Amino acid sequence: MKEILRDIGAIARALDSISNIEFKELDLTKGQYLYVIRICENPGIIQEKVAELLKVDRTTASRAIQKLVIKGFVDKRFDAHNKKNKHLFPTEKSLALYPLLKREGDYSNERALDGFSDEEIDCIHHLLERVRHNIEIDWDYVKKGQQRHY
Amino acid sequence: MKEILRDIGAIARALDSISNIEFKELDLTKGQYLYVIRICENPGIIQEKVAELLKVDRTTASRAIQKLVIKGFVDKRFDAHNKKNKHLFPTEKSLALYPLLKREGDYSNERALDGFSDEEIDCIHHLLERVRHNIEIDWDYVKKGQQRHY
DNA sequence: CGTTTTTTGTTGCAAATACAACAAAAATTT
DNA sequence: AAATTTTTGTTGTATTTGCAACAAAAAACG
Repeated sequence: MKEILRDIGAIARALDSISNIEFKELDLTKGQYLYVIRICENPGIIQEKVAELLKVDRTTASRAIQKLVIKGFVDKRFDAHNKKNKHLFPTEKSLALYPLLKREGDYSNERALDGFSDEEIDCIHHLLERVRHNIEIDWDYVKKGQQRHY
Repeated sequence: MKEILRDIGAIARALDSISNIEFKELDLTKGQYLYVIRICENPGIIQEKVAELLKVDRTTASRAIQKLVIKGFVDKRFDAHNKKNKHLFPTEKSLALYPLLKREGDYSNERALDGFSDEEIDCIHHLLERVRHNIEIDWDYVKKGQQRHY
């Protein structure tokens, strides 16, 4: 059987490692850049959805965002009509940072796809979307405490 | 530009999360399954190479393997001709566990590729290998303290 | 309308992760 | 052969990560 998961894991760890090193000087510690980018691109989003986008635990997102609020990267606003949801907004500080974060991500993407034709880029893009969708199903299932049978 | 890194990150986190939950009952804490599998498949490998395969920091691998030795999953043997290298071997305990770990990985792979034709599987496999190779270059570069320009 | 379930969020732990800084052996260069 | 660089490995310290366990609001259900 053709194995793709190990490559995906290694690629993801390598890229995360690179970004963490590069963003250290921006006062963003491990993983925080992920949240800043998502909140900049989805102002008003709630924590639960951020965790779902990133596929991290709800508690991890909770604490990461707490830190970002303290550091002044994120604003947490309460909904007038809903006492439970807390909407997240980027501050001026993150908005100013966003272009740099985006450029780094784009650069990594270009580097990752170095030597790929337009057709190949299209192809891997679509295939990965399908993998993501497939895996989301199992993630939701296992995260809810269900057992997979293998 | 077509963005593939976010999907790769999300897929990797989701899969890692699933495996960690499923392997908890085997007394393997977060991430340890990765090391056990690699050492079972590459008996005699040294730590530095494990870190390189997985794309984790050398210090992370060092401590993870320390724990695995204490727990009886890994044997560390010294080389008679080389005082620096420490060769890693699976114990009976890990070898007994290996088939289960492998089966889980294979199952996740199947789930990830659900609905894919043989051609599509081949395609994503080759394209990911190329991405991995591309990213390895930058990983080595940045990990050695060099600056990327973006 | 009242009860049950789901959603959203937080803390208490326990543990992994990784940058700095260091050390020593091995390999390379001069 | 001696000096330098690279490889391999470890600890100190700071931080993230996430399962349990909990809470409260909101939504679904009878």
